[in-house]
Amino acid sequence: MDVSPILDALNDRQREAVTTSARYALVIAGAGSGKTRVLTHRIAWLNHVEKLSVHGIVAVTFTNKAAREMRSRLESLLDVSITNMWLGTFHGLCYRLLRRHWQEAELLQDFQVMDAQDQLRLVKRVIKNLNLDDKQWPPKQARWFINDCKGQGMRSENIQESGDFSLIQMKKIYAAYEQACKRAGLVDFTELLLRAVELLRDQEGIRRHYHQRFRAVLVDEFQDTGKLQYAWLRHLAGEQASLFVVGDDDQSIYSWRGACVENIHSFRQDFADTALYRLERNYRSTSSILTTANQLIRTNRNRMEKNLWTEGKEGRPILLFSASDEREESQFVVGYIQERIEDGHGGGDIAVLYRSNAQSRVFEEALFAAGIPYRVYGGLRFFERAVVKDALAYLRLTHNTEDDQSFERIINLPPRGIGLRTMETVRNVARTRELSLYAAGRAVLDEKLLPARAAAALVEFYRLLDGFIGNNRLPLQEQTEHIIKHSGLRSYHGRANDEKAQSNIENMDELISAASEFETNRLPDAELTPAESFLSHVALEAGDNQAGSERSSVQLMTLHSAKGLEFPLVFMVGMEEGLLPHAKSLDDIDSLEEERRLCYVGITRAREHLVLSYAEGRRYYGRDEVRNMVSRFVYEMPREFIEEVRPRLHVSRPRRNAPSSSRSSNDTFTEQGGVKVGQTVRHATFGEGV
DNA sequence: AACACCGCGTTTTTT
DNA sequence: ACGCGGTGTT
Repeated sequence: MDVSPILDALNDRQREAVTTSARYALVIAGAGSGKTRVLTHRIAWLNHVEKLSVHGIVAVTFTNKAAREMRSRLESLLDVSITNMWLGTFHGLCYRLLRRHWQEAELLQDFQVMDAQDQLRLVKRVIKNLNLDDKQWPPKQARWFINDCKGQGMRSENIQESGDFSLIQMKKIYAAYEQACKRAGLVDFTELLLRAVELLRDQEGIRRHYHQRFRAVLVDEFQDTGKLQYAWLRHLAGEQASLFVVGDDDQSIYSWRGACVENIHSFRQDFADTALYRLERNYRSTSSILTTANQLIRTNRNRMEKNLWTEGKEGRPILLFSASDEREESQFVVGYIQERIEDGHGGGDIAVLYRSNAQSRVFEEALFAAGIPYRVYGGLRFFERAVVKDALAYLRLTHNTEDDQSFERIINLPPRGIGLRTMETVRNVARTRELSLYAAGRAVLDEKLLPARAAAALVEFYRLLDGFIGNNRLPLQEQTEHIIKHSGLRSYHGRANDEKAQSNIENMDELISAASEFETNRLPDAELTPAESFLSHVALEAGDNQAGSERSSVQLMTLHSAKGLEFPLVFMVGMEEGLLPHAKSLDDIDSLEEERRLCYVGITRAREHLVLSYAEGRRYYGRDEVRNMVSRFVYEMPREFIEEVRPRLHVSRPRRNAPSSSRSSNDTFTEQGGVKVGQTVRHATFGEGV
């Protein structure tokens, strides 16, 4: 057997990991050390050399993007089809499991997945139905409580009823929420995981079936797993499958949403004789970038020792620009970008990274003014947009009349004369007789509980809806098109003569083509109608956030969303105390260390050149903040690799114009050249500033 | 049913 | 500052 295609492209460390004979392997893969390569080659190794069918392999990622990436790499690496391999996100695979075993999981056969927005709406409704004041019991808090409980594996019934009144209330809300989900056949994201864990835990037959099938389980981004995912992996791997997990504790930046780095540490205790591999050779960045990242992250106490190295050249120093305010900061960055582009660099090679989304605005404005195309990540994704959700609610309701959420959403959208009065009547009937809103509305009409005008409007609504239901079996694309047209959504959302209406129309058209594309590409599914699987797909994969993602656009995004990406030129802006580290993370050491990891993630995105900037004053939430201090993280970087564009601090190596200083290397913020904060200054290239 | 006004929150985000 | 959601007015 010729294994060279699998092994040739690997370095020694990677090869050791790929060919391990250990049943349990933990691969600590530093930034840019080729972790996806190791994962995919490991799968190829298992398949080619250990003769393991891909049918017996599970590979899990966190995002759909990562799963797609892995799939396409595997397709070119393997000579067998991987269509029936379990490769997907945690949520996607759990979804698959629950679909297959909906009965044992005690779900409705046509259960639907709710996204975070839907979940919040449902929580709101539940709180209203309990006659609780949503000022006193904020829905967001309740949702957090529910998700947190589920994340710990707790059902409402498992919650201790101590004397704490608010805990008792929360428990009540949680229980009512569970009830509502059950009735309507709705499942939230965390529920997918919890339900799957319970299924594997409690159903011995099913567990055994999968234990027989799966020989190897591989996990990407292991540092991002939470308690539930860990439990899921344990149940799935059982006593026979091997486990191969890859992660980097230094890139753990999601503890605030339940990720548990401790999983990396407990892995070695929970799985005996775990083989540990470290990938420390970096193929991405210049050595000045890498050394900077290394030295910064070494400040963290709670981490596994590692030291990235590269054979690459030193490269350019890291630039540090000190701006007087955020305007000047953006002007500097955009000016610099402009020069690069004039030098022939593509805008797509450039990223501007910031800590919080609010920071993007000045950069957008400056880029726009300079006529440089850019793309901002974040914001609402396609399937989360209001118009799209409206149309989907119609589609949902036509396939499941029990879906009260969707009913509420579109009963009077576009406005059709069904007011609060009517809805109160319908809701009351629904509540007292335990009916769906759809059925209750019917009953209200049959029993003539409404004044003539309201009744007429409601009759009209049912005529419309039943027409849609009658078209249930039409091709998905036609259904969608039909709904958008005849519900009146199109004319309603597109009626104004402005940009908003224009984009509404575009989004609805886009939805129609998304439906048609889904229909032609989806795998046949005996259990579900195309519409039903489309609706789940939509929740599980919320789509892109911007239509045209041009390759030549400068990329603007948060440090969080930059994880996993790389760019030749990276700007990290807003390098200030209060922003990075964020003011809300200054209190305890753990969140401060997470901020430092975030900074580390940012630095290691850069391949060739890294530019840092900060502003001494900035407008934030309408307030003028002055006297911002440069981020402590800058002081934790090696000064010999940092070059100040406009020397103000003693953080860099001496430069031509900078007066040499004999201060100690850990000295603090010092003003230079007799300039005081707030003083008007004149600069050769940047002109007047304050 | 459309529009005006008020108050609130405002770190990070995937599924 | 700013946008969103909820409430009140016309």
